[in-house]
Amino acid sequence: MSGTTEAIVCARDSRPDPCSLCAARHLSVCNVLAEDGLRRLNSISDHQDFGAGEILVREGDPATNLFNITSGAVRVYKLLPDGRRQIVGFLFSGDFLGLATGDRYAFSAEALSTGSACRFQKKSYRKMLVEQPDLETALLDRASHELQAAHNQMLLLGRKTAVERLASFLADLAARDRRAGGAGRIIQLPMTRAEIADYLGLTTETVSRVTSRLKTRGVIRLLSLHSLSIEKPAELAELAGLDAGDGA
Amino acid sequence: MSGTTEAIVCARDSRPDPCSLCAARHLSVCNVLAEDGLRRLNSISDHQDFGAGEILVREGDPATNLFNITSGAVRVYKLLPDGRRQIVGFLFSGDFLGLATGDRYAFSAEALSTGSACRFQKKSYRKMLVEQPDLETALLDRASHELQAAHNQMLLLGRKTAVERLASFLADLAARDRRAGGAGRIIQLPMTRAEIADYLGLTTETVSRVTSRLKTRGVIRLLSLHSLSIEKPAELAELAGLDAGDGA
DNA sequence: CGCAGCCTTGACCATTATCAACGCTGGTGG
DNA sequence: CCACCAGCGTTGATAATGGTCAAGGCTGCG
Repeated sequence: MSGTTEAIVCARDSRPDPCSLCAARHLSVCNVLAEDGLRRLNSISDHQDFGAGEILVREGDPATNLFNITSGAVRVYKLLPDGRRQIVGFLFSGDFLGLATGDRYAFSAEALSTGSACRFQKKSYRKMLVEQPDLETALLDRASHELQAAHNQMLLLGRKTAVERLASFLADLAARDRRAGGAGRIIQLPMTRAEIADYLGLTTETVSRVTSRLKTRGVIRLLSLHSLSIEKPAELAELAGLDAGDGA
Repeated sequence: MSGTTEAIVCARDSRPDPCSLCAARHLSVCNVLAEDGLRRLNSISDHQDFGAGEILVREGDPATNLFNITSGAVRVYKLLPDGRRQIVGFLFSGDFLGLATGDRYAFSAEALSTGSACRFQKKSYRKMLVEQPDLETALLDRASHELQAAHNQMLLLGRKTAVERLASFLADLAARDRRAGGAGRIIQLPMTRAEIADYLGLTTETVSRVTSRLKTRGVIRLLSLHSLSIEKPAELAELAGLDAGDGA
C-alpha cells in the first residue's frame, strides 16, 4: 500500500529501516489517539513526507485524506476571492489535520517547513471510527479543544488590540513549548511575519512594529529572525489579557 | 427526576400533558443525535425553561451541564478583564451547547429570549457516549460543523470589512432560515445591535451605520427593529464574499 | 559577491472607534 | 388613556488605531 513511498521517505531521512521508522512515527501519534487502535491505523494509513510550501489540502477539493502531522509545521488557512488570507491555525508535530472536514475541504493546508505526516483516507477513517469507539472519543476530545482554541482566537480577532494579539500569540507558543516539556522561554517562529500577520488579522508592518515595541520595552529579546526569548513572562501574560475575567 | 420542573414548565406553556410535551421536545432534539438513544437521553436529562437574560453557563464555573436548546435563542460569549466582549455564537432551537467544554466552561451563555433547553449532566453524558457510539458520531459531526463555522468567523473577524461582516451575518441567518424550511428572505434578529456588534467585532454605531447603508442601497428593507427583508440576495452574497475563492 | 526575498521603519491615510446628541419605542404608573 | 422614562438605536463630529505606500536594510543562497 505504501512500500515505495516509505522507501523514498526513509532514504531521504537516511535512516536504515524504513518500516520501523514509520512504525515509530505512527506510534507516537496513535498513542495519543488510542493505543489499541495502533495496528488498525497502521494498516490503513501511509506515510507522507513534504517539503516547505507543499500543499497538503486545497480548499474546495473533495476531502479524501486526513493527516496526523508527525514532524514539521503546517499552516491552515482560508482565502477571500480577492486574495485576503486568514490563517486559522498552525499545526505542529502531533496535531491532527481534518477534524473540521465535511465532504469537501473548507480550508487549505500547506507545509511551513519540511516535515512528515501520517495520512489516511477519510473512507477508512469513517469505518475505523465505527469499529474504534475509543478513537472516536479521543477525536471528540480534540475537537472540543480545537473549538475552545477557535473561540479564543475569535476573542483575539474581534476584540484585542495589535499588541494584545501579538502578546497572546507569543504566550500561546510559550505554553505549547511548556506542554512539550520546554521552559517556555525560548520561542521558535517557523513562520514568516506575513504569516503571523495573517494569523492575527494584522499586516506584516504592524507585526514588525509591535515586535519592535515589545523588544524596546524589554519584554522579549530577538535571538534571530525566527527565534526569540521571553524576558518578562508576567508582563507578556498581562499584555495578552490572560486573566479569564468573567463578570464586572 | 424532574417531575416538578416539568409540571411548572407545562403549566407555563398551558399544555395538558407535561410529560408528553417534554418527551416531544426531547424527541425533536434527540432524533437529530441518535434515534435509539432517545430513551436513555430522557432518563438522564431534564427540562429547563429560561427567561430573557438568564444565565445558563458562566465562564470559569465547573462544567456540570450540557444543553440542547429546544426553543428560544442563546448568546455564547467570552469576556476580557476590562469588559470587552466577544460573542462566539448565537444558538437557536436544535443547537447544542457545550461541545467546547472541558472541566470548566471557557465561555458564558445567556438567554437572548425566553426559551427552553434539554439539560443533562456532563457525568451522565460521558457514560452515555461510551454506551452510545452513534451518539458520539453525531456529536463529532456537529463538532466538525462548529469548527468549520468557527473558521469562517475567524476569516470574517480577521479579514473582512464592516460591510462584509454584516452582509455575511445576514446571509448566514438567511441560510439558516432556508435550512429550517423558510424562503430565506425575511430575517428575524432576536438580538440587539450591541450583540450583533460584539459578534462581528464592531461597535453598535458601526452596525447601525452599515445597516443604514445597506438599506439605502436597497439591499435590505427594515420591517421593524428586529426583522428585515432581503431585497437583493445576490448583491448581499457578493458583499459577503461568498465565492469560496481558493487561488489567484 | 550580488540578488531576491523578507523584514523594518517612516510618512501618510482610511476605516472604524469614540464621544456626543438626539429620536424612537415600549412599558409603566399616574 | 396618556405621559413619561429608560433603554435602544441612529446620526454626526472627531480621533486613534492600524493599513497603505514607499524606501531602505538585512540575510541567506546561488
